[in-house]
Amino acid sequence: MERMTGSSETHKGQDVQVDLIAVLVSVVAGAPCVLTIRGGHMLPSGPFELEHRSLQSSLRAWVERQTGHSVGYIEQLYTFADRDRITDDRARRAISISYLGLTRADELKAQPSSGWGGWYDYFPWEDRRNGVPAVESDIIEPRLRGWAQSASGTGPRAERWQRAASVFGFEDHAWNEELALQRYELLHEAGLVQEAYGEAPPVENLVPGIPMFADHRRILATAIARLRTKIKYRPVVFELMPPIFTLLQLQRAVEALSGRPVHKQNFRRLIEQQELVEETGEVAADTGGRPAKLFRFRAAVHLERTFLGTRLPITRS
Amino acid sequence: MERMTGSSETHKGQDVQVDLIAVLVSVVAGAPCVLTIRGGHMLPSGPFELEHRSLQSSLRAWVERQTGHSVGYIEQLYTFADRDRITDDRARRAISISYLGLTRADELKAQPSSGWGGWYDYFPWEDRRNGVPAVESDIIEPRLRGWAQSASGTGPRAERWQRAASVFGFEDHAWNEELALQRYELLHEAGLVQEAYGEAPPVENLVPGIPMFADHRRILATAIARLRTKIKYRPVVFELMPPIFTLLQLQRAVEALSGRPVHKQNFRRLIEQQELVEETGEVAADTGGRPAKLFRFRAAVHLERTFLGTRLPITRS
DNA sequence: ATGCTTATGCTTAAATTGAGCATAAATCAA
DNA sequence: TTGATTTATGCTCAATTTAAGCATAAGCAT
Repeated sequence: MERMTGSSETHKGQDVQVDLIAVLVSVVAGAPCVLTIRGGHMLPSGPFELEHRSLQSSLRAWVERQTGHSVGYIEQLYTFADRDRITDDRARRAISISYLGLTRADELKAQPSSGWGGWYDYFPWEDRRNGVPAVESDIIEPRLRGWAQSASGTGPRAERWQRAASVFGFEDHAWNEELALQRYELLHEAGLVQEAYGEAPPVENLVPGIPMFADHRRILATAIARLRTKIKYRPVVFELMPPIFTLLQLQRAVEALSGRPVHKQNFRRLIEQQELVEETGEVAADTGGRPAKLFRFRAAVHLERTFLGTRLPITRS
Repeated sequence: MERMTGSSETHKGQDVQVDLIAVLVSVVAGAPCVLTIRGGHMLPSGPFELEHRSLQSSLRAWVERQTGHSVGYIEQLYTFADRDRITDDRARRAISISYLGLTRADELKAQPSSGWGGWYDYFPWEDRRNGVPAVESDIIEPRLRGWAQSASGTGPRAERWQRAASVFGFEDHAWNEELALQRYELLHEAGLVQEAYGEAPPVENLVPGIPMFADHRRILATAIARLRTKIKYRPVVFELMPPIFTLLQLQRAVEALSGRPVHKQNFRRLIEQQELVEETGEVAADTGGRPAKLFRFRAAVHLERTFLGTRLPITRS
């Protein structure tokens, strides 16, 4: 197999548009948020600036210019180049490179026509902090059951229902918060979100949740899933926290992102044994009950931590 | 924040070259391999074909045309667009989208000038199946110590050594096979791999391991790390196995990828309790000892499995 | 003081994981 | 044929990790 240049002409430059799409996440008052434009229906995006050294630096510069502050953590999500991808001028082929960025909410200088949208306004079924939300049992489950039933043939029917049960945790399946993308994709496939339709979306029979432009809600789901995975083996939550915080505040941020309730005592044990934080010596007075010790992120941890994270029966020695 | 089009002209098409780079992995006779060209010094790559519906399908078509067989599993790795990225004609800016693909070795029709390169020929230090390889204690550790020492200032010296110890598992740090990329990057930064140099690389003082063109070895390290992570929570190994296999063969494949020895009895317990496989009823005669039962991958598992994988103190109920 | 709220230390039970013993069932060398 | 060797497989055990919850501490409001 030689270098796979079909013919040398195809290797010439192509008239493509390269866009960056940012999923900028922060936690505002215990609610996980994403930066949006156009009334909450679009993710901010912009052209890739060739003068920059790298994609990362281009994105960083652009975000900093717009938000007035630096982004703590940036991670590439996915590159899309589908032919049917909707571009602004709908003429040219577009390549979109999406990024996840974490920032502290208080540090954002608000810009006109942009704002923080709550994750769970877009994905109400993803918030299980207070148990299974009504939308799931009342709407999603019956609709998905109907969708499964509407398949032709016993096999396909069972397969659809099996898939739904598996990603939404119906029947004896466990809920897995990391499957946010799969859940959105399933709802899309089942025609239960507005983005599944073109010109005239049905007003009825859709599942609650704010729709977004093109595939932006799908990209947001990707970001949520990625962050929910990441948070478990890398101390990224700290990028969303103020410099000084209580353990409960930290817990609330984790719960906000993961969409699940956390056992307070065990959470604190985990955090402490990982030595991620250190006491400042001060206490927070305004907690409503006994004052909580204040903590800060340990500086040493910032330099790349090595983590555990094996699920293989590894030989010890 | 409006849609971030600096000016409308920058939004016009740009003369960029979009390439796909494939890391095609298989396991040949217990050895994890990657498909290479140019005598093992390059990863196969080719231009993105605009006529395809998506990046994924473009890559799939191209790989199938070249290898004569389908790729079981494809996953996007990373998109590079650094200015200093070396392109074939070195004139134009290139965007490279790299992919990881898994395939069964026996199904590849060999092509001229291409072949399977063993992972560990490129990364000898990543193979710990038989304990810590000599190259680590004899060469890597002393060289990294030297590199750390050569920093100016006590702080930077300690920091460098700390980083080295952490990713390579020196001193009381545990070896983490998922840090393959970080290890390669550290060696690069320390000037211990040929790719760290331009025209005249030093012949001496490099760490063993075959160098590759441009950043291809870095991309390969990314793929290895990704696969080592993935294998723990998604049953991707099966894409590399023949339809029928023994548990030891499966174990050997996992060991090959993870670079670590696995406890046989516990491995079998894990596999069985996850219900990933089912007995065929047959036994393999040629195992050299007692015949082993033959297994196949359970079909039901192919449809998206939901997994466990939490490391948060989740509330049960 | 009394009761409410949040914080924090500590115990217990269950589940998971790393190791290894013991036996089974084949091949091979004498 | 026999015993050594090799791989397969069932099962136990102990250490560790994880989920839950009890109990006490220390603020505030009344």
